Amino acid sequence: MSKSDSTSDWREARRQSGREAIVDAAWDLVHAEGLAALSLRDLARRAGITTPTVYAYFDSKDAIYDAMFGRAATEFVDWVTAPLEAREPEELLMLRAHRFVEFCTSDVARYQLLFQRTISNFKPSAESYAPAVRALESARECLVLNGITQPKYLDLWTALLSGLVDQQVSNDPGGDRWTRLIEEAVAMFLSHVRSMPGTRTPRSKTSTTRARR
Amino acid sequence: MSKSDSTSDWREARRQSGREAIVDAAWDLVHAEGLAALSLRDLARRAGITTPTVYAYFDSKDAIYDAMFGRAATEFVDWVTAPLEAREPEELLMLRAHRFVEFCTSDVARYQLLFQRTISNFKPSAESYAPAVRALESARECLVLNGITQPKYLDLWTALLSGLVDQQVSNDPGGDRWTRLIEEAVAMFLSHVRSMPGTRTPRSKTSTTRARR
DNA sequence: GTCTATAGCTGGATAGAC
DNA sequence: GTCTATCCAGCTATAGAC
Repeated sequence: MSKSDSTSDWREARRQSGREAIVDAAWDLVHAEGLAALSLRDLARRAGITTPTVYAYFDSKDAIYDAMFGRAATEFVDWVTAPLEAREPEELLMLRAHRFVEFCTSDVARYQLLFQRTISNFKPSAESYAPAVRALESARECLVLNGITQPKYLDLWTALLSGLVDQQVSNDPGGDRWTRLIEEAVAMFLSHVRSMPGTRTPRSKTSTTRARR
Repeated sequence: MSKSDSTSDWREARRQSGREAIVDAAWDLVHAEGLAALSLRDLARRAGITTPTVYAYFDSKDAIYDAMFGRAATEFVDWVTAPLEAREPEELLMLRAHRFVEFCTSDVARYQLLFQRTISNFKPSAESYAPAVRALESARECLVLNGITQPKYLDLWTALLSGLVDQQVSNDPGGDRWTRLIEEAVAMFLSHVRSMPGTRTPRSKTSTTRARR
């Protein structure tokens, strides 16, 4: 917004804002027409420019998808890691589950781009993907807070939540037939994991340093 | 194979076999190139005919997708309801979970067409969809055998399994990072549901007729 | 950076002869 | 039913003037 910092001049800043404007238009279009219906013609028209101008900012259509992915991934990590007033770890986990499902179901196109492989041959770049990795790491930490440290339970956790989301958006879009099961699903998960050996009881500092074996 | 039965003449049988040959070719192509890459040109070439001939058998491309969906749905219900030697209900449920996941992960394109909404505006016809409904009903009955009658637990069940499948094909295609969690996931599900009130213990005929309330 | 114009391709679907 | 030939629409991407 203000004067750019010393590392980049105003040219680069302007170019960035141009890119952002195009990504804005791309998301508008995708929300209206669906993820696969994005075309450079329509995109340019919505952005108030022409198709060749798009190529002044992006090398290809996939580069646009990549920028869209990067924004979505940033929104994702910001959304699920936004601060929560400190509570018990269990409530924290529950709130994060709600946030995840809310994030996914509130924008199905974004969910598809971010979590499903619905676009032909598109693969996000490492830079665009990085925020998503941070979000997963944050989920892992939240499980650790609950005394859950085994990697397989992180996998089970993601499967459980993405299963609810997937069924919801596939079979009851706009409804709550599956999202209303979140609380019970999380309770099921927690009580199962806690019933297994090798799980520290949450916030208990009584045990020793928990060596690997 | 033999003489057709009295209700339809040989013309119709021949037309049917023509359709089947085209659907064969369509699945071949989709397995090789992906679901979205199906084009009528390539399809015709693989089937050994020309594009206009395809229209002698199908009204549109969507009609082809519909026939593909119908075959996939039939394979699905045949696969998951294939007879199992009689065992305890719990083992039956476990075997069916394995079958479901095996079915989905063994052919991702088929899984996408059948369970995800990856094709633009395609909606299966009621006829093509019917077998999938039968399969769901069969899953419901299998849960009932385990004393699980509440509809929400059928939803939780499908979410759990489809979540494992979804994560598996999205994040570890060809691997077993999520599929190896099936047994534990099913155990988690069963012990949770059984811990809740309103669940009959399996195969117990001791309780009365179980009125709705 | 932005435009006009257009290349080059692929797609679904159809006309009409045989 | 099957073909040849073709239409028409849509797409990504580029050339070249300004």
